[in-house]
Amino acid sequence: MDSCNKQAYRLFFSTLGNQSRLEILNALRNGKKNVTEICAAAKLEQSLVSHHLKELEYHGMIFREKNGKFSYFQLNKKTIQPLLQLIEDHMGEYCCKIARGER
Amino acid sequence: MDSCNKQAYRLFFSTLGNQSRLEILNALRNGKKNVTEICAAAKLEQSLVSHHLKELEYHGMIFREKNGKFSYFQLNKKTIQPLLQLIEDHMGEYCCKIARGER
DNA sequence: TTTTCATATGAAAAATAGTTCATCTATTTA
DNA sequence: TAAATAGATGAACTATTTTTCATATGAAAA
Repeated sequence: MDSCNKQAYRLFFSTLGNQSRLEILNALRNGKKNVTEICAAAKLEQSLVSHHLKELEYHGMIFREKNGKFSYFQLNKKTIQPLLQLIEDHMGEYCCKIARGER
Repeated sequence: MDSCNKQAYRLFFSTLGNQSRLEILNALRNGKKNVTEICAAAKLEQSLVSHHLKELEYHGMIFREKNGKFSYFQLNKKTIQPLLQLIEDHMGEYCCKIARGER
């Protein structure tokens, strides 16, 4: 973690540290979806979803593919999948109480 | 990523999505340190560091070990090291421009 | 047994991030 | 070509986080 990368680390993590963005990533687990489909799956409003999609794309978490009036998005599986696995393992050991909101 | 874990994911990521906390983790890369040593290494004020250490500990990122009037902290290497490697790889491909702050 | 050092803590202030709203553009359909 | 649909965007508003400040606690040293 050299100093010139600290900003990028911070951005990487804080991009993922948001409930709405996680819902969106979750909605994309089983493949490509357009904005309307993501809204429905994630139960989030269109404008909000568009803002977040832009952010997720900028940070390389998802890829965009335009098709006529539709924008299709898909997960960057190479990063996201092992990441989620890693967190899963971490949580198994340290975060049970956290998931339940205990202190 | 089942729904009952979403909150825990969010907390995991947002814990790491903060510059000061990353500085602290960075300061712990080469082994155990007490609060004063962390402050010096990370160039952060004591009170701020204490607040963040509490947060990092609660989320299982670091471990605390009290010794007299000193509190020693060390990285949870099992989680943090592979995590940083994973991000490193991700950034190599997608985030060069991000690290430089471009849009 | 007072003083000093190390750390913790709560509350206020400051900074940052997230959401909503109104509106705009582009594409497709009637 | 007018209306409808899909999505994007900027600005205002709201909420959350981070930092600071003043002070408390507890251990060790003088």
